Parts: sequence; structure tokens; C-alpha cells
Amino acid sequence: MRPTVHDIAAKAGVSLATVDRVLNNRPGVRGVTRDKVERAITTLGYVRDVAAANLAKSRIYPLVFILPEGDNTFMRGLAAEVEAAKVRSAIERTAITMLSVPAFDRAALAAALEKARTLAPAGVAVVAIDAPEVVAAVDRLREDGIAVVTLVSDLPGSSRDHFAGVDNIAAGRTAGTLMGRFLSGREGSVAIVAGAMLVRDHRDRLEGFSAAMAESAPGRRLLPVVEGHDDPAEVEKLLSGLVADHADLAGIYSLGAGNRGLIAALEKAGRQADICAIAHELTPHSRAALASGTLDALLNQDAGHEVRSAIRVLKARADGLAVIGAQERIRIEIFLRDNLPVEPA
Amino acid sequence: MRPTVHDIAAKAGVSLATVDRVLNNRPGVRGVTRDKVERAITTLGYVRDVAAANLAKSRIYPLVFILPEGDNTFMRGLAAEVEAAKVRSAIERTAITMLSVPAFDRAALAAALEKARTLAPAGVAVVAIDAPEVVAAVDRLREDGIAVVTLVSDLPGSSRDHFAGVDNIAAGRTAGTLMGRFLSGREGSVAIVAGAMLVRDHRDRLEGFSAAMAESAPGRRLLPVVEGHDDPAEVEKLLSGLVADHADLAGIYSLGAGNRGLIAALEKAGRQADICAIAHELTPHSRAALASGTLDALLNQDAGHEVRSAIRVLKARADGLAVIGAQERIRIEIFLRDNLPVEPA
DNA sequence: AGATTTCTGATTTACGTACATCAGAAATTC
DNA sequence: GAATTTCTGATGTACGTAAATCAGAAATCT
Repeated sequence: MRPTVHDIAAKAGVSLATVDRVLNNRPGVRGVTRDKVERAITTLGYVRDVAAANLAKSRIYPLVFILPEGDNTFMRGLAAEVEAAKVRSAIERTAITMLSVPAFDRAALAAALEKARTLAPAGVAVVAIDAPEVVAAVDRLREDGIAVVTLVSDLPGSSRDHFAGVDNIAAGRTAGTLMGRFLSGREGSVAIVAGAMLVRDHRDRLEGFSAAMAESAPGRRLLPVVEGHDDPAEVEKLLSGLVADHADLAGIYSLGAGNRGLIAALEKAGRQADICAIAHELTPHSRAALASGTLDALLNQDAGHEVRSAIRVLKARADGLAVIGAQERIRIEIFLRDNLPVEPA
Repeated sequence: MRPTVHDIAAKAGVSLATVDRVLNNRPGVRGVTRDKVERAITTLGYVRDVAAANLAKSRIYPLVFILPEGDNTFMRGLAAEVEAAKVRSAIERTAITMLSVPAFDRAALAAALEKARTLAPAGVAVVAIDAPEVVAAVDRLREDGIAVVTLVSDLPGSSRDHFAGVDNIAAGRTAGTLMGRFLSGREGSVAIVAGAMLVRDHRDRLEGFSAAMAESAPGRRLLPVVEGHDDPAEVEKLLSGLVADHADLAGIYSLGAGNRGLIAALEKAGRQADICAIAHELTPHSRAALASGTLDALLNQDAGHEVRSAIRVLKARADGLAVIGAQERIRIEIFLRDNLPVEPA
């Protein structure tokens, strides 16, 4: 049977109260006594029963999630994952508030962060926009002792505790290598469509993609990046134009959201089999397009993993505990039509 | 505040004992009373506090893991994950015993299953070999009410409760599509090396690979499969022979273990840049080979996920609970040099 | 109606930890 | 050596559930 506080007390020859004082480092224990207890703890290999401790504490963690509004499926999926976490909040002892802000609107985001601050939560998770006022708002939260985790898109200049998202430079590189190899033995230029260069994740993906393409397909011509603001209709319009204007177009990399627009543009032009298309995020639309062959590869970050990781980190930081970096690293998933997970994404 | 059993008792106008009887469906409650209680439970939205329940029960789950011995890194990694689970067993209320059996030895595996049965555990996880005596041994466990989960390699004809592993047909297909596309615009034959056709996962991968190659690269010539028994030395010998004998060799698919042999064969022949090599399982060796370019792609199943999933399922089955299929599905991971996770695998 | 069986209530103990209170012992200060 | 301060022990309650016991109520059978 695993040791309990009682065993420690017996072993160390002290009372339960003293053990408790040492374990929760409360004052009122002499150095020698503390040592005795700590030795007993290590020799017995005691580990605190977290479940029992939480039960006794009945602590709850008020958390705020700030997500962009918008028509794209990935962000709606992310919101759904936050809702799912809300359902679990009884079990996980969290109390989650969700705030929505207009997409790509730095002022609105800064205002939402300020509002979150007035709620005095234990932690805040935010899909960041890389702008000075946002950095300032995040730093203010941290000064108030509120833990902050950036979600999906990072905010490097700020004092945020953690970034719960993928390495987007690596994601871009992966897309670049795939594109380069899939197009090997084929001529033609490659188009790139982003959401907006204002968000860090898109900038990073572009950087990685360009670098990897330069390595794996040195001569390949890349068209100038266009911005579709993660809006399906806008993306479709932009890409339809590019497809029409560039007869030699061999590949498209869509590094933001708005996959529906990409798919529609390809299929309406009848070029879905011909043009190699690589996009991000597994959604019902992109899944169907991958299965049918309109898309050739899909990179994905698991929104559920990201939300759960953010919650774990926020709780840990609120308790002043360290996080295990390796465990919180979000992996870049690659999907081809052959390894699509069975369940609807 | 979330409702407790006391709230239900008050709401339903019954005693705590009756609520307890309904919740744990113990006998001794009239139909009408049971309904009253159940209505109170749903209207209050009560969810059992699992932590408190486990604390009160202080139940433990004795589990047995049966793994093949052998020199390959993947299986050693799997064993390490089981050890890691052992460390957590205090927290997870499990008591894990690990049994090792010689690789590819059906009689030894059947004997180990029989030995596991005498230990009367709550559940058994086993890396299966597809053979009648193994099926019989698994069925005997199930007849004794012991939950059985196959790990990594499945046993379709048996009465096992669950398979904790990837869809290996899909994995093979994925490798086939990648190979076909990476070799597009290039002549040459493709070699396939397996561990042994005795285990289901290898058979399935071969099937998927052949099918996908036939689709994505119709004319491509596949050499007959060779069996390296997951042994690095044997794999190296076989492949060195193939590389020497087939001057036109353009690709190698290694669907079992023994990556060190594959890597050595390619590098000693100086063909690492030239031949497209796709293998399975992320290990320190394969990671280095992917980074250096000797390997072109790597498919991976996360051993940690598989072990943890197996434990969750075994615990649930031991309690007669259903498992959430979607949550227990193990994904096929694809790694290129660009999306290698940072931590040593 | 009486005996029996089946249901229900009341109460208690336990799980392992947190936390508070109070009294007494030990160390420190003057 | 007395007064103070600091430490330690003893004890109890709480968290939410499980599980057992015993007594009494209700339903069923004879």
C-alpha cells in the first residue's frame, strides 16, 4: 500500500500536524524537525494523493478564453473544444468564461484582455495578434498575477507564461518539403494564400514554407502572397483570379483558414486533379476535399490538445508549479487521404 | 456549486442510502423511488465526483502486460512506457506486472497468456501473434472474466475487448502514397522488408502499401518481400544484398523494425541520398537518419498513447463500463525532417 | 390478521488530505 | 528565573462518495 501522511508522521516520530506543516510549507517547524520529516518522506517514497488533496481543498480555477469570431471552421472547432472543456469543468475544478472578439482587430483584442483582467481569473488563454497594445494588455495581466497562455498564435515579445500551439515555422517547412517533392519532375509556379500577415502563425508558416521550397525545389517560382483574411468567399475570389491568370500554376499552399474558398476555386476551375494543393487544419470540408483528391495534403494542429494543454498549464501556473515542457508540446499532424482518422473531424 | 449526493437526496425526498443504491445500482429500491431519484439526478445535472469515489473505494486494478523481447528499439520503447505507467500506478490505482516472451514465438506467447491467467488480474494487454493457440489462450482469459486488449498487433479472430494500435492497412497505404509521389518522375524498382508475416500488423501494412502503390504508381515494379525478423543485423544483410543486386533500386519500404540495419545498408552503399527510404517508428536512430536525409519519411505510432489507452480501456472494461471509441483511436503520425518533435524520441 | 419478504431511512465509518484551533512543551529573550 | 516567543502535538471538521449495519415501514403472501 502506498504511504500516507500518517505513515510519515509515524516514521518521523512527529504529529500529523507537523507533517502537514512541512508538506504545505507552512511556518512553525524547526529546521531539524523539518529535516526529519523530509527524510521520512523521501525514504518512504511518499507522493501526495492529488485527488484527495483537491477534494479537501475544493479549489476552483476561474479561467478566461479569448477567441476570434469569424466564419472559419477551425476557430469554430476551437470554440467547440472550449465548450467541451466547460462541460468537464465540474470534474476539472475550472470555471471557464469565453470571450469573442472580431478577427484581426487588435484594439478589440486589447479591450477584451482588459475586460478579462477585471474578472480577476486565475488565468487567461488568448489567440494573440502581434501588436504592441496586445503585448501591453498581456503584460498588465501578468503584473496582476494572472497566468497567460497564448493559443494557436503566439506573442513573442510579451511576458506570457506559455504558448499552446505548434511550431509554425516547422509547419511551413513541412508544407514546403511536401510541395517540393510532390511537384518533382513538374514545371510551374506555386501560389501562396494567407489569412493576414498580422498574426504571428501565418508569418511563421510563410517563412518556413519559403525556406523549405528554396531548399527542396531551388528553381521553383513562388507567386507573391495574397491575403484572404481567413474568409472563404474572399479566398475563393483571390484564388480564382490567380488560377485564371497563371496558366502554369502547379501548386497552391493555403497557410491560413478559408479552405472552402480554396476548394471551390479549384473545383470550379476544374483544376483539382492537376494542381497540387496543401492546406492547414482538418475540418469536415478539408477532410472531404482530401478524400476526393482536391487537396493533396493537410497539416493539422489538434485544437482539443491545444485547449487541454492550455488549461493544464494555466492551472499549474496558478499554483506556481512548473510544467513539463515535453508533455505540452503540440505536434504538427500530417494527413494524406490514406491516414485520415475515421471519425468526423 | 455543483450538486452532491446530499442534494439529490433532499431533492428526491429520499435518504442518502437510497441515492447510493440507485447510483451504484444496488438492489433494494422500488421502481417508483428509483425514478424519483433518477429524475432528481438529471434535473440537478449531477455528475459523480470520480476522484472522491475512487478515494472512497480505494480500488486497485491488477494488470498484466505481455511484450516480446528483442533487440529493436520500438519494443524497448514500449516496455519503457509500461514502466512509466508503473510509476504512475499509485496515482492511477493500477498494479502492473510485465511479462516478456521471445519474439515471434507463438507457443511461448500462449504460455505467457496462460501464466497471466493464473495471476487473476483485472485485465491483460498483449502484443499478439496471429496464431490459433494464441486465440485460444485469449479466449480462455475472457471466459474467466479478464479483460483483454491487444497492443500494437491485433488478433481479429479472438474475443479480445479492444485493439490499442493503429490501422496498419491505412499506415501501409500512407507509406505507399508517399513512396509513389516522392518517386514521381523517376524510374526504378521498390524493395519491401518486413519483420515476419506471422504478425498481423506487418501483413496489414504490406497489403495497404501494395494497394496504394498500385494506385498512385501503377507501373512501378515491387521486389518480393524479404523478412528480417525485426533484427538490425539480419535486415542489414538482406538489404545490402538487394541494393547490390538491383542497380535500378529507387525505393525501400521497411514496414517492421530493425531500422538500424536499413540505415547501415544505405549508408555503407553510399545510396542514402539516392534511394527513397520510408520506415516505421520514431527512435533515436531513425530520427537521426531522417534528419540527415538517409530516411525520407517515417510513420509512427506513439507507444505512450497506446499504453495509456490500453490501461484506460482495461480499467473501463473491468468496471463493465463502455469506452469512447473515438478517444481511444491511435493516429498514424507522419514525420518528415521538418516536423520532427524537438525532444529526443 | 399475522408472518414474511422487500424496500427505505438513519447513522456510522472510511478513504487521504487540508486546515483550523488550542494547549502544552521547548527555546529564546530579558 | 520569569516572561515571552516559537515550536509541536492533539484533536476535530471538512471535502464527496462508498459501503455496511440496523431498525422500521411498506408491500406481499398465507
